[in-house]
Amino acid sequence: MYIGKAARLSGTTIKSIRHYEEIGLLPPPQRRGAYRVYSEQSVELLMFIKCAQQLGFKLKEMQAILDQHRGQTLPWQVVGNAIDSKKQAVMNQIAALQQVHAGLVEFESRFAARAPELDLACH
Amino acid sequence: MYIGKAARLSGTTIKSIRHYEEIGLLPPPQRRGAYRVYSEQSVELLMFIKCAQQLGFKLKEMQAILDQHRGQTLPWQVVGNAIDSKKQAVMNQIAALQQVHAGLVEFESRFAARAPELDLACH
DNA sequence: CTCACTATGACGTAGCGTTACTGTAT
DNA sequence: CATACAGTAACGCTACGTCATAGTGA
Repeated sequence: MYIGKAARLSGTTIKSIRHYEEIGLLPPPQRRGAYRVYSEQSVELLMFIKCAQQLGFKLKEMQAILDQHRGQTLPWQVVGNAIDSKKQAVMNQIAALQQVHAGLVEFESRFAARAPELDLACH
Repeated sequence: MYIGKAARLSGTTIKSIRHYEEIGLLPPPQRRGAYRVYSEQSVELLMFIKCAQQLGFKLKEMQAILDQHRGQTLPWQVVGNAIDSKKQAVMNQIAALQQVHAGLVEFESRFAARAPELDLACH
């Protein structure tokens, strides 16, 4: 199939696919004439990438993991470790955002009190 | 004072200050010779920018707000509205991250079960 | 003159979206 | 031939960090 169908089936975009290839995350596919040709395996890989991405993995992280295990079956432990550290990172982000929210609430109440001189220290 | 001191006092960086000037967020300061000269007012504005930024405001958002009230005193209500919508946005981000975390947990358990064919649908 | 400080300019980052223009399969 | 689809190239976005090179103030 051509790139358009692969994009539709995988739920990504044409531009994304070409971008993955550009940065070396996706191996360059065969060509029929000038057109890139993809298999259903390619579509599965694209879905995998998309999935991991939604879970917070960056393309470079995937690249690093995949580069170390080109061709081989991906060891479950590697994936497990990656997920574990990602969970930690996400929890940290949540905590940070909760602090931001608290900051907003306090900032608002300070404004509501019409502080004559705005305290710009922001703690 | 010169840019270095302004950066230290405001807790920002030299590069940030010049960047703010470049994009028109910060008015171009006076010069003593070739060097930018800042006042303590400038430092306060810088601290305000930094503060708002930590609360999730983008530079463009600040620019839009400040452009509408150049020279005048910033109406409290404008600030209050901005903060309100930002609070909503932050809460949405938190919710999204919590879903991501749940996704990671489920993904991991699926791996732990060593699913023979990885379900790449990711729902 | 020295030496710390500053100025300008340009490239790098993440992950594509969005033109813009051209080529190809059917 | 028409036309939908694909190709490459290059800039846009966010907020600066990081050189590289050169000029300036005290």
